[in-house]
Amino acid sequence: MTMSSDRAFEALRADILRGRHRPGLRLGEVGLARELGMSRTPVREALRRLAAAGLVELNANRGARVVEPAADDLNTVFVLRAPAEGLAARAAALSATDEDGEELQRLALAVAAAARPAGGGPPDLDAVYLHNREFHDLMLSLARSASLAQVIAGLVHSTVLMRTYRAFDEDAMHRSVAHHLELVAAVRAHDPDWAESVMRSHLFSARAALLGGRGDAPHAITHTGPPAPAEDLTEGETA
Amino acid sequence: MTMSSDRAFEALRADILRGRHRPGLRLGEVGLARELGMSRTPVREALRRLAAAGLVELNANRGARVVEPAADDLNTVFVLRAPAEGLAARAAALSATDEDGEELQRLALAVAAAARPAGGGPPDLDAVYLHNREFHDLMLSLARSASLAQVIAGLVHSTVLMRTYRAFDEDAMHRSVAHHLELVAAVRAHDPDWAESVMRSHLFSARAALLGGRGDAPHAITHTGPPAPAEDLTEGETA
DNA sequence: CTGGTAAGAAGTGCATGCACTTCGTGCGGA
DNA sequence: TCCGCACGAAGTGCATGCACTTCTTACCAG
Repeated sequence: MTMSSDRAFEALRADILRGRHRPGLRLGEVGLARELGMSRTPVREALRRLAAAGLVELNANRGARVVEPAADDLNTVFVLRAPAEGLAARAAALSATDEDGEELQRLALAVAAAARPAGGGPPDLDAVYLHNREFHDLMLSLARSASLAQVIAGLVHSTVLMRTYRAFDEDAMHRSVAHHLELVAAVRAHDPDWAESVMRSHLFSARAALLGGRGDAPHAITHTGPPAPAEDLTEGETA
Repeated sequence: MTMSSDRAFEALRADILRGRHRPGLRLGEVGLARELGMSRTPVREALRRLAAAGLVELNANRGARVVEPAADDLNTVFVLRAPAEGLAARAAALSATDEDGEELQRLALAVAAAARPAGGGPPDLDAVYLHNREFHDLMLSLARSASLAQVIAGLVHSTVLMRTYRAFDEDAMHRSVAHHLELVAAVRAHDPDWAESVMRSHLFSARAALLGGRGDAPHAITHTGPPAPAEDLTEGETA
């Protein structure tokens, strides 16, 4: 049913975003084809698409490498994400149905539950990232704008590529959860100004946590290790 | 020297952006391959890249069509371009050398000359668009940011795709020329705040001219016809 | 021992062939 | 006359083969 080319694209994208394929790694067509159980042709097409998406770098006759994102700084990405996702939130508030609002709330509550488990243990960071991404994806799809989706997808790629997911201290985490819930309220109230404003706060808060965040601060919630990226961060492209 | 795949990509992109391939048009691999004098393989790869760039739409077993951009509104694009290109201007002001400044000025003067020819005749709109694009491309390349380039490229695509280049009245045209010259001054002064501010004004002015512009206003400078898009608008991708 | 070079290996770029899906067309039945 | 269906054409998806480029390595000159 699904095409080999799409399978290759998804698999490679997931591996790159998860960090299994580190920046600078050489991606040979023959090896990938053998690994994925298909011929070189669909692998080639997937690599071209990844190159257009900015995830790999292509040199003629010299193959593909995972892109080295160090040149870009996180601040740039967040400066661009604020108006983009703010606009998405605005559009979502205007177009969301009641069912959409309920679905959004479900995802926001899932993030909250993962951030503060019932047992009182440590947050399940993988679940937080997963549901956070689902939340933002739904928000974006509610905006129903192709160029908005295109732009935001690229920016999120960048955010994930330079995996600065070192630390999200408790305060930032709870602010994030509160923002999600407030966004749901704004969308359900069909208030675009409110929604946009909260979304911008949400992103600036995240930027502060990631940029200013001294990862070794007390109470810092860190990943198991620096090279361990967020799991399951690759679902729902909402193309 | 140049690869067939790249030639196909460039040719198709140019044809789409120029409007030779109108939205909704079916792009068959065999026809394009014959037309371009190559086999289907590089054409297929070019189509995948165009799909990733958001210029064509791909359906499994059903071929490629030029994307229908009507869903997105121009306002969205400009709201996103303002911070993005503003940031690019800011970075350019910080990193530009004296030679860069001179090159920028050369392009700005070229736009000015095309907008107000020496003989006093009507503006050479094709030259205006070409040099305008060169100016913005150079600005972007001076910012040296991959994600910035990625985002702006997508937004410019959208702007051109929905070809609202109907009218740019005299006032707007001269404002645009003045903005370019002021941008050069800001960059040469290495003043990021100034550069960003002027760039934002530049874009908002353009938005007003395009959105609010009643194309049938007196003194309006229109293209020869509605389906005639800007020529030579496709150079210098600054990938 | 070091630097340059040429032959081989490895890998990419493109063309071509085949299987399968989709669409158009004509036929038969109600 | 109109609807359903099957058959054929056209086109896409993928595999494979060949030419050419790039990288590696072993060899020889100095």
